[in-house]
Amino acid sequence: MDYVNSMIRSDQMADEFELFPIPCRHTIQQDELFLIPSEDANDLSNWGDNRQRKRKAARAFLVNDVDGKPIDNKKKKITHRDIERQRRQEMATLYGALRSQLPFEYLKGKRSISDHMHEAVNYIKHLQKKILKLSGRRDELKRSSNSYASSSVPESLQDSSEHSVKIRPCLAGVEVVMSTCLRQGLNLSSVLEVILAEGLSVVTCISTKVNERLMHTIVSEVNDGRNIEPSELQQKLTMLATSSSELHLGMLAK
Amino acid sequence: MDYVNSMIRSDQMADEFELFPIPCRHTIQQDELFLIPSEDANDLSNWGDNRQRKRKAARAFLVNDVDGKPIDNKKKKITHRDIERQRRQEMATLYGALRSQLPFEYLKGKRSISDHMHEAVNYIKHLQKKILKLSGRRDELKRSSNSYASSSVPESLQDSSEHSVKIRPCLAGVEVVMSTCLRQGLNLSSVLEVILAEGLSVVTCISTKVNERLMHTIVSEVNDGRNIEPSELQQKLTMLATSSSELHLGMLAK
DNA sequence: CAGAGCACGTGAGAAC
DNA sequence: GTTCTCACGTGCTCTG
Repeated sequence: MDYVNSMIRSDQMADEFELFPIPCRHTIQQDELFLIPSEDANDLSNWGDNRQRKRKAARAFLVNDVDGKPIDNKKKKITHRDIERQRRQEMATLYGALRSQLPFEYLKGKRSISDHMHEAVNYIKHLQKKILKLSGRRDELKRSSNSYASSSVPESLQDSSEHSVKIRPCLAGVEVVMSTCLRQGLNLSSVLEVILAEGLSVVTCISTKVNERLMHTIVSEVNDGRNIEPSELQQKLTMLATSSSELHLGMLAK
Repeated sequence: MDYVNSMIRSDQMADEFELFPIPCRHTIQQDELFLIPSEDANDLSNWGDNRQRKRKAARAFLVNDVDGKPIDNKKKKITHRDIERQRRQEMATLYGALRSQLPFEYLKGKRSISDHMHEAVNYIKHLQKKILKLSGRRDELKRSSNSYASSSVPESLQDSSEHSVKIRPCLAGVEVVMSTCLRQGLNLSSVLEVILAEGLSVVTCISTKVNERLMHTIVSEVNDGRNIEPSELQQKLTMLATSSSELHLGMLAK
């Protein structure tokens, strides 16, 4: 709302006043050597090699007490000042660009650039965490969604012949996994009828279409004390899948 | 490698030299008013209201030509200088923190702070894109894994009473959606038996567990030319769900 | 050498 | 009033 950033000051100094002689203040100060013990010199940075800058002692620069070459020195100063202004402006636009990427909650009430940068760091960390979480979730979903098709079902079922019937005993019954071609006229009803006729009860039955094949996964359990012969059921279901669709009527009549 | 950033200069000026009188340079300069036409004043920022700062004309400040109170003015200056130094240092650590979040490819060969900030913006954009892509992929996987349970089932089924049976005519038969409580002893076999007994054939049957309820979605189609009365089937299935599990034997004997 | 980048101190508004 | 924040010009260092 009331952000006033990266704007050109209206009280900008005129170029003409830069032509005045340099005051003696800095020439006095730069004779002094003062060392701050560098107590907290950016321990966050894992990049900067903390070698100390050595001070060049009393660098020779062209003073203007003799009128030898004051002019090009002044020109340099002016261009330097201009370059620096430009650089500052670029930094300001970069601050704005960085801030424009942050969501509202991150810069709510934060005015200063330092706050924005702090929040930018937090935001990046948040995004990274989110990506990590999403990636994990995607892998998990991938794994669980085709666990039947690609992991627990043998590879031979994927691109094998027209049909396939697998029967595996589970808790108190059997698990039937059938893979049939889509164009094959196998009706699920006939399969269920066979299973029911065996004295089994269907607990769950999931039909999914996976790459132009139909996968039926049927979990059944034994109702009465009857003994189930898996191989017999396997044979019946295989016959059912192999034969044409009108055969199953005869199967039922068994 | 050769980053030299955010370090305390060894040629720091001594505090004593700050007690000298202020040179007249700045007081001369600040009389001039210079306006830059603000050609590209941060058009990236969608926040800053670009109102121009108005210059306060020749602010009264306590000069020290009279020895009235030069001391606290100097103290203020010193504290101001100190505060500013601290602020600069904080900014430097923030630059470092921001840079430390960027992966290596983003700051390869980039030395200046401007480049780091530019790359930070790019990195944030990249992360956002990645999150968008990952979210889309997750939703897609979610939808394909339980499309029946969460999207196409009416909301009323989600948190209703003990059970619910919905029958809707579809292509050449009916679609049955049943929602039963987990602790209710409804056996899917009995439902299938009723449907088969109606002369319907089961095309697909999907059972999923959604928040402690069991959802059965059964798509059936008519085999022979028999006419199916949905309301009758609805009544039978509702009775089946309502009654105890031993009732369905009687239903079958119909 | 020239040019780029950075830290410094300082004045001036803005916000509290 | 105080306190914070920003932009300014400038000197210095580093790199190519």
